[in-house]
Amino acid sequence: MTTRVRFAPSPTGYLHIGSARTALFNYLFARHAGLTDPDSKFLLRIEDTDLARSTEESTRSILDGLEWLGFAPDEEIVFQSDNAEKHRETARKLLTEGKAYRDFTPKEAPSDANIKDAIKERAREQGADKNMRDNPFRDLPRDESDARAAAGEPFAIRLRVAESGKTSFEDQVYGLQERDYSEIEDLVLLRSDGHPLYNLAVVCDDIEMAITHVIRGQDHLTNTHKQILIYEALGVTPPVFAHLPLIMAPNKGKLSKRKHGEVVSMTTYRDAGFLAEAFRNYLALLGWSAGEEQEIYSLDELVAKFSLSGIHRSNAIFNFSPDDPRKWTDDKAQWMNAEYIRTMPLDELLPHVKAELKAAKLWREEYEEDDRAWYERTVDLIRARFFTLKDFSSQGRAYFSEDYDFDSAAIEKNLSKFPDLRVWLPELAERFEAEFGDKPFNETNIELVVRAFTEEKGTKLGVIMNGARTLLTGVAVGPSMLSVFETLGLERSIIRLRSQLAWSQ
RNA sequence: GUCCGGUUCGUCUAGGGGUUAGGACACCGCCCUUUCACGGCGGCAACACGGGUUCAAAUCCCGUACCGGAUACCA
Repeated sequence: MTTRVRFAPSPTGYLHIGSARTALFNYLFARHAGLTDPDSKFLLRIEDTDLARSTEESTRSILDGLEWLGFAPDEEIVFQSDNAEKHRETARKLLTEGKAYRDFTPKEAPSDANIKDAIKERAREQGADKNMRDNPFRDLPRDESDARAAAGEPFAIRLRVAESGKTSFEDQVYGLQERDYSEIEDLVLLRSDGHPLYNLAVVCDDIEMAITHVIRGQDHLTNTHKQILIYEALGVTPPVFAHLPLIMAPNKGKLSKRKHGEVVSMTTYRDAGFLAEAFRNYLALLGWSAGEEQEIYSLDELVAKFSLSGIHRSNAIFNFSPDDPRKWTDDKAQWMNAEYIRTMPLDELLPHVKAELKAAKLWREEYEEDDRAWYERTVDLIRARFFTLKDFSSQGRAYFSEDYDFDSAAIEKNLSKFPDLRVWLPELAERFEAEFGDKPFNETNIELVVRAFTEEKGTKLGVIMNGARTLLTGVAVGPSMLSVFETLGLERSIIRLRSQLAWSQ
């Protein structure tokens, strides 16, 4: 059977890291299957049946995140709310067949504040003795039920779960899963206002979309048993299930928007200058392993190596320290991004740098034309110590603009301590002007001139070089000064060496 | 409460009867060096606990602890 999987987020927030990984695993699974069956599909369904919480903005944000990661669905996006009528029909069908019943119990007013806690509390009170089949309307005679409904009395439709038995399925990650019917209540299929509920909607849509494998978070494990009951009532063979371990916060608690803010949002990483391929690579290793020591994988390699059997059963922690700006997000993710930036083929990096420079208004069309060679060489030179795309427009700004700031720590470290430099550096500019009238301004020649100059002044090479570094780049960090001089060129080097701007700060 | 799941360095993980328990990130040190990185070399650091099975247990079984998930006319 042709593999068809879906990623089914509910649009109640942005695309967070856990959902992104679920999307990735679904995507990889579909593409892997696609290696032998080109008809395999990765689909997207927006589960927007909770009208109160779903927002268009959220849908937009999720789509943005998926687009950034490169997970385009193979068929049109399904909006679950569009299928509500079909869901209702299915519920009515089950009712007609006697597999579901009307529950006339008045709807409870939703307890406000903390719903989760309220539910937990109620469950605790009910204890282990709770009889899941004690609904007074479960065995209401058909004609009486029909009469009350006809009279306009509101009712919910609940699935009639058998008195005894158990559901079971072979989870591709967690193994055989069984649940006794006594643990499962007669779940509501249709709300008294006619609104289809999650479990019904999911099953109907998965059937309609011909989903063969459901790969989702482990928090759905209990839903799966309920859904299997619905599949059985419908006489449809359930798909294969694979539940994923969860991604937790550093304290092993839930990773949430409210508590952890932007670190969990995919768009944060896009906006922070992460490369999608790097983040994907990082995500793939969170809860999955190919069982080898390789860590850097191209998408093709991930597709080739991905399998459900490599997924772990234990939750993973997304490691970050909100108090430490250097570790605002997982350090392995940061390392991975830096690794990609400095080792990926330059041609692949260039468009990203272009986009970043454009956004920072530092891009010049010449970089695409006459100065292309210079641009490529410069990017290649400075990328070695960058962590994100943002660094090209911040730390790397002086390479692309005459308007850059001087880092106070750099001034302190490389200029203030050596007051002579205020005279020496402009002198070095004079020397450059004199020496490089006809001689090429390249590393070899520059080194000769600077070394001679240094000896004349009776100082150390580092003092001159780092003083110059501060003036020429505004920062204390960067490539070898010989390359910086050469890259910036004679003219710009001279102007910057003469500049007194940094000194007056 | 009940049901389900999990537990290997700080973090991500390999290993699934015999390993000096491996790698990566982070951290620390050394080398390289005009800075900072990169790179190279090295270091620190883990099988939750208790029983069993076995010649042999991180690995299999049972229990305990802890963590997580679920428990709704949310998804």
